[in-house]
Amino acid sequence: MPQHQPPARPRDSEASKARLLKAATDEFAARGIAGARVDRIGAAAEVNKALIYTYFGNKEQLFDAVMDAHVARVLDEVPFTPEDLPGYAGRLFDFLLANPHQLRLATWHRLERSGTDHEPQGLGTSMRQKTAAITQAQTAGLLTTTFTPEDLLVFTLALANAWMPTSPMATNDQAAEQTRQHRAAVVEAVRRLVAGIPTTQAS
Amino acid sequence: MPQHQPPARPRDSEASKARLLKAATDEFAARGIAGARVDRIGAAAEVNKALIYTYFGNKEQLFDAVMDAHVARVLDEVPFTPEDLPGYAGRLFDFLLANPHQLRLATWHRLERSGTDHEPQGLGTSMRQKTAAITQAQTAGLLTTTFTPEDLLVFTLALANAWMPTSPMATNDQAAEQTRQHRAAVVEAVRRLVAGIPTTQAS
DNA sequence: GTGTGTCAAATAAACAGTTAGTTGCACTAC
DNA sequence: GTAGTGCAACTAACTGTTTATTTGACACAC
Repeated sequence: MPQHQPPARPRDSEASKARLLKAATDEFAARGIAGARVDRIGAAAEVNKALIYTYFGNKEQLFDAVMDAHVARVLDEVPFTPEDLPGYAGRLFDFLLANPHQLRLATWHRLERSGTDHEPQGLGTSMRQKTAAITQAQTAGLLTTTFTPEDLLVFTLALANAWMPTSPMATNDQAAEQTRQHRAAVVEAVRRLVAGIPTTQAS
Repeated sequence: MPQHQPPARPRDSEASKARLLKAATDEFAARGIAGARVDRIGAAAEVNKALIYTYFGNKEQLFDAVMDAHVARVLDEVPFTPEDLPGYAGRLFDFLLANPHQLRLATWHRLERSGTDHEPQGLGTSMRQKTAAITQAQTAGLLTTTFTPEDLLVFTLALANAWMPTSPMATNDQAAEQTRQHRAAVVEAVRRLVAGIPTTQAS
């Protein structure tokens, strides 16, 4: 006859799901899908392992849920401005710096989950919207036509990521100053990418 | 009483090591350290699993050996030209395209092995040499001083990677044409980064 | 025979996923 | 109010499999 602990917490499936997502985010960001341990996620969330399967299905689907949430957050919190790509790069830089899990999760996804059918919700749509917006800005003469919209988007994202640490950094004054300089360099780099619309080169 | 096969292959530990490295490269590139299976590597190399431990120690050390070999290959095959960073980016692009495992291996390393003490042999030295060479080119007036040497190196590498597929691509004519255009865009992007020294262009 | 390369088999731990059952709680009937 | 009911939230223990790593014996070259 199994003994049960008195429940310290009131029953609340939504709160449990939220705690699971948080714990899963940490675990997946640190170790990826193959390296993540379902037991550890359950323990960290203080939730019984079996609930992971009732709420999310399996390990992969839990990862997908984590990805969906995080993709939604970037898209929501970093507004896209096709006529100001340097500014966009700067804001993306800031966001990734403030949310160190994001880049690692995205990278794990590329390595472990690309080639499967599942793509984070809203990502494809958002990419299409962004390239369309760039095309429009180019047509309006607000943006260089030296590059295709896809090139501009891909390069801007690449440059915003370029200086991002994959493992968490120290947070002293010297590091903060370095970070500020890296940010400035990224913005300047994108400025140079998009520079030279008006007169110098005719299209 | 164990049955033994007649030895189909002559004994050659060097050849076995080489086959193991090849098989390990494929396995690690596809699945990373946590996802890799020692059994699969042994089977693919047609080498008994136990030899992996004799020759390389354990799974992680085998991965490190794979990384060392691949880092050495990039450094060897892609000459660095600080006064012609666009050309370097182009050559790196070509190399990564011809060696699709490289980028994935490097990415797995960043995710799963950074923060440990092991760094691929020669990588730190090579980075230091490259930034020093950039500094020299800047002092000689051959290269923009808008960016620090570190910025220039990091951005060039980021742009060369930007269009690289993480999963293997189809190889039809249309894709080849797209690849050519991507390469040109990458080179042009780096050109814009380094542009704007006093005279128009030095040869 | 000695040493080195090779192998099948063994081992012990770790793993994702399941099951059968318990508990808290809102609601209803009285 | 309180006894009864249904159900969702939760749990401990377990299952069968997979895993990295080790072992001890075999075979061939010298």
